[in-house]
Amino acid sequence: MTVYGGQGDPARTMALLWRAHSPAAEATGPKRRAAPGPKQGLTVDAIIEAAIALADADGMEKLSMRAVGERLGTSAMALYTYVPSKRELVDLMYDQAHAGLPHSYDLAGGRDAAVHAWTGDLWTRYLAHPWLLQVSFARPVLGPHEQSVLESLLGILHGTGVPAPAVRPTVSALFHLIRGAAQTAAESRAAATATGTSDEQWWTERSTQLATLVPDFATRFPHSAALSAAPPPADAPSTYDPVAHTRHTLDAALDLLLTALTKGRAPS
Amino acid sequence: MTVYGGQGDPARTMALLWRAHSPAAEATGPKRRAAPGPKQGLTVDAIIEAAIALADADGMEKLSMRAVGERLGTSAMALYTYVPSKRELVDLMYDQAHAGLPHSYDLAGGRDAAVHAWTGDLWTRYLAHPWLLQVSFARPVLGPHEQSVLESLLGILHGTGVPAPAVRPTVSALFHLIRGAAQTAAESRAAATATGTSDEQWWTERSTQLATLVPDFATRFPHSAALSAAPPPADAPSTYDPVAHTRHTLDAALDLLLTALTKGRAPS
DNA sequence: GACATTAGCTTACGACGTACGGAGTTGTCA
DNA sequence: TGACAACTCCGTACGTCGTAAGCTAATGTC
Repeated sequence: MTVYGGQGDPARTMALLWRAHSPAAEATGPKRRAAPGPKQGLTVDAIIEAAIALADADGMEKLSMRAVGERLGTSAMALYTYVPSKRELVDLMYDQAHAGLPHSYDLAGGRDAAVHAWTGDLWTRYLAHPWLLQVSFARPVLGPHEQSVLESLLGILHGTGVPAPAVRPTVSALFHLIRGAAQTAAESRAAATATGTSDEQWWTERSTQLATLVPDFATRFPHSAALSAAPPPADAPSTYDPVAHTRHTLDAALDLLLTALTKGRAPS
Repeated sequence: MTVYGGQGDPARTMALLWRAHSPAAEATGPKRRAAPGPKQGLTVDAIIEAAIALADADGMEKLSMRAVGERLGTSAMALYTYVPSKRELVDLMYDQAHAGLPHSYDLAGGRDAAVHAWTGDLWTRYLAHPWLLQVSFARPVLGPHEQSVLESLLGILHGTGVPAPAVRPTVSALFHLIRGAAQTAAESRAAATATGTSDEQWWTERSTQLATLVPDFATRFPHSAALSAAPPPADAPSTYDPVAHTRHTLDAALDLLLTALTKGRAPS
C-alpha cells in the first residue's frame, strides 16, 4: 500500500521541514529564550537518520515508532517530543532522502543529455531508498531537498528553451514516469531477493500457471499474448536483469517525451 | 502509504482472480466432488463487493477485515474461509474495480482520439475508486479485468500502426502518467473535502506560510518561484477545479507522447 | 529557594491482521 | 443406518501498531 504523507498539521510539518534543514534556520525565528527543563537528548535529525536506516534495511512495513526508538536507545514515546506523529516523520524522511543531489546540471551536452543525467540521479536515489516510492507523490508538502530536485529540473528545462506552457506537463510527466519505472524495478528486485527465484524464473512459473488456469488466454487476449511472445528488442540488456530492463524501458519513454519536446508542436 | 498487493501466495491469488471471474471458471478444474460440511453462506464476490463499497466510502485506511465482516453481518474471521488474507482481498478488489471498461475502442477517429478515449475511461475509473491508486501498480498479479484494460490499449496501439519496439515503453508510460495524474487529482479533491477549504485557498495559505518561513525562497529557487508566479495557460479550465486542472495537464503530457509517436523516430 | 516550564518516559487503550482450535454440519461408505 | 471424516463457521486470543494521558525529574528565571 502507498503511504500517504502530508496528513498532519501542515504548518507544523512545514516548519519542521524548513527549519531543520535550511541554512536560514536560525534567521527564521527570533532567538528563542533558553527554555527550562531537561536538556534534549535527541535531535530531529538523529531520529530521521535512524528512521531512514530502518526503512532502508527492513522496508517501510517494518518502520515503527517503537523500532526507531529502540534504535536510538529509548522508547517510542520519547520521539514525540521532537516529531508530532509518524506521518510527519515520514515526510521528514522523504525530504531528507532527497538531500545531496546536484543543484544544477551541465547544459553543454544539450537538453536530452541533461534530462537523462537528472533522471539517472533520481532513479539511483529511488532504488537506494525504495520506500520513497511508497510515499505518495501527491502529498502537498514540499521540503527543501525535494524542492531542490524540482529546481534543478526546471533549470534544465528553462535553460534549454522549453516553451513555458510545456514546462508543467513535462515536469509532471517526468516525475510520474521515473517513479513508476523505479517502482517496477524496485518491486521486481525485492521479489527476486525475497523469494530467491530469479525474475526470469518467476515469470515463467507465472505464465505456465496462467496457461493451465486460463487455457483460452491467447484467444481472449490476442494482443497481450503476442506482446509476451515477442522477442526482446535487439538493444535491450542481454543478461536478464529486471532493473536494467526497466531502466531501459524508462529511457525509451524519456526519449519519446524528449523527441516530442524538440520536434513537436507546443502543447497547450 | 502505498498498499502493496500481490504478496500472498501467487498461485492461490491467481486461481482466485481467474476462477471467480472468468467464463472458463467451470472448465478449469475437473468437476469437484461435493464437499461435506455446511453450505457456504457467503461468496467471494459478495466479500469483494462489500470491501469495495467500504473503500469507496471511507478510503483504504478504514478498510479492515472486521469492517468488511460487519458489513456482511458476520465477523472478520468468517472471511478467511473465502479469502486467504487481506492482501489477496485487495488484489481481488483491484481487479474487480476494473470490470466493465470497454473491450475495444473505435479507431476510425485515429490513434490520438482512441488513446484519449481509453485514457478518459481509465481516469474516470480511478477517480471513482481512488483507493486503486494506493495499490501498487508494480504488483505482479494480473486479473482478468486488468488484463482486459491492457488488451484494449494494445488493440489501439497495434491497430494504429505503432511500431512494435515502441509498444512497451508507450504502454508503461501511459499507465504511469495516468495513475500519477489521477493520484494528484484524487488527493487534492480529498484534501478539499476533508479540510473544507478550497484547493485555491489551500495553496495561498501554504505559500504565505512558506514565504514567512523561507523568506529567501525566490533567491534559492528562482525557477520554482517563477513557475508559481506564471499565469495559467490561456486554454486552461477557467473555474478553478483541481481535478479539471490536473486532467488538463495530463492531456498535455499525453499529447506530447502522442506527438512523439507520430513524428518521432522509433525508440529502441 | 520557590516555582513555572519542559523533556523523558511509563502505562494504557483501542485498533489492527490473523493463528488456533472447538463446535456444528454435511457427504460418503461400511 | 450409523460411523466417520471433511468441511464451514467463528469466538477467543496474541502480538503488533500509533499515540493519549499523566507522572517524574530536571532546569531556567525570579
